[in-house]
Amino acid sequence: MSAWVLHVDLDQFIAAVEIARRPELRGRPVVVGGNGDPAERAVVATASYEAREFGVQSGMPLRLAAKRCPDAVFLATDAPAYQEVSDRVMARLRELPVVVEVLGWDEAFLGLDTENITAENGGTDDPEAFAAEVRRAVEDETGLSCSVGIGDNKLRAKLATGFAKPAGIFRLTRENWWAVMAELPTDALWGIGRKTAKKLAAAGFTTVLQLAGADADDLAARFGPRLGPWYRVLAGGIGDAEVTATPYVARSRSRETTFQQDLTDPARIAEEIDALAVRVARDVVAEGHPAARVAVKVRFAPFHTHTHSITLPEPTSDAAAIGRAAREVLGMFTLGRPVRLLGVRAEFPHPPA
DNA sequence: TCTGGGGTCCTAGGACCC
DNA sequence: TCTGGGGTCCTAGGACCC
Repeated sequence: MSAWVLHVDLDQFIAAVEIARRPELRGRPVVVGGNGDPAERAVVATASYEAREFGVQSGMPLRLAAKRCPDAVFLATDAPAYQEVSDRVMARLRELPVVVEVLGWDEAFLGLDTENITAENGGTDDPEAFAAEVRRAVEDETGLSCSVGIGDNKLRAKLATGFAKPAGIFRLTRENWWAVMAELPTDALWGIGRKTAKKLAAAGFTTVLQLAGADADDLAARFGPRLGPWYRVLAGGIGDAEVTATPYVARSRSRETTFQQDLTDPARIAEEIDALAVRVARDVVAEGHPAARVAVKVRFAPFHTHTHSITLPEPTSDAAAIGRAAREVLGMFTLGRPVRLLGVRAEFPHPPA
């Protein structure tokens, strides 16, 4: 258990990587997503702060982003480039006297034991000073700006980063939890989204403080035996403080595609499933253990999504077997409506075989 | 808001078994 | 079979996160 948990989050990461390699874009509204064509079926991966001023947000259809900010520069997403920069950031963080738990391309938790941090290894027992050092290290290595949240557990560190952004440092602990969080809506919490916040509000819990005072049994009855009580715990700012460098083991691997034009031809649909299955099979082999289930996702126009799946007779990494299974699952659907998305997913057995 | 892609975890109902 | 109570597995869907 660490004395402090830090959460590092790169500012407007994807847009920042693009701006770093095209300095002429600095200061301009930049929107990254899809193939960079705002007319296509795709959404915003990241918008620069300048674009956000126009109301452009992650997850928004590119078409809508173009309507809100016609002067924005639209760029295609380039995952390998972001992965490469992310790897450099994480490597630099690992040089610091901390445990690093990677959360995604642009985020990590750092477990900080103040007793390990001394003037000799460049640290200090002052978490703000250490956070400033983290920011400098990332900037020196990559030229990118990040924000750092300081907490006494992961939940508080993660939420603290939201208050630190952009390019700042913020501390959120048991000491200031209520002062900062009490009156905020429940979806300010990490794990409560729009839908749950709405249901909670309907049950009379609008703010974090109200949710923290809810009855656990009442929440369990309304939201399920685990989720219900967990919401109350979240609202108290309680959470895990264990930062681990253990590489995570994937539970599933999937590939999916949204088609620019809906598919109607069954032969074409089957071909696309085959192609997705081949890609998934490659990922399964790379993962190093066999898949136990295969699922197929079909999104019909306008936007109705269904999945079917089967448990394989025995776990396998064989591309042909995964392909046959995907075809079999595809056969469980009633097609005949236009298809806008197809997906194939392989799931690994619970303790990997 | 004509709404990507890659993931995780939870829930609930039914099957099946003792 | 006017038929309980449980455990576990399978499956589909939902919510959330980045």
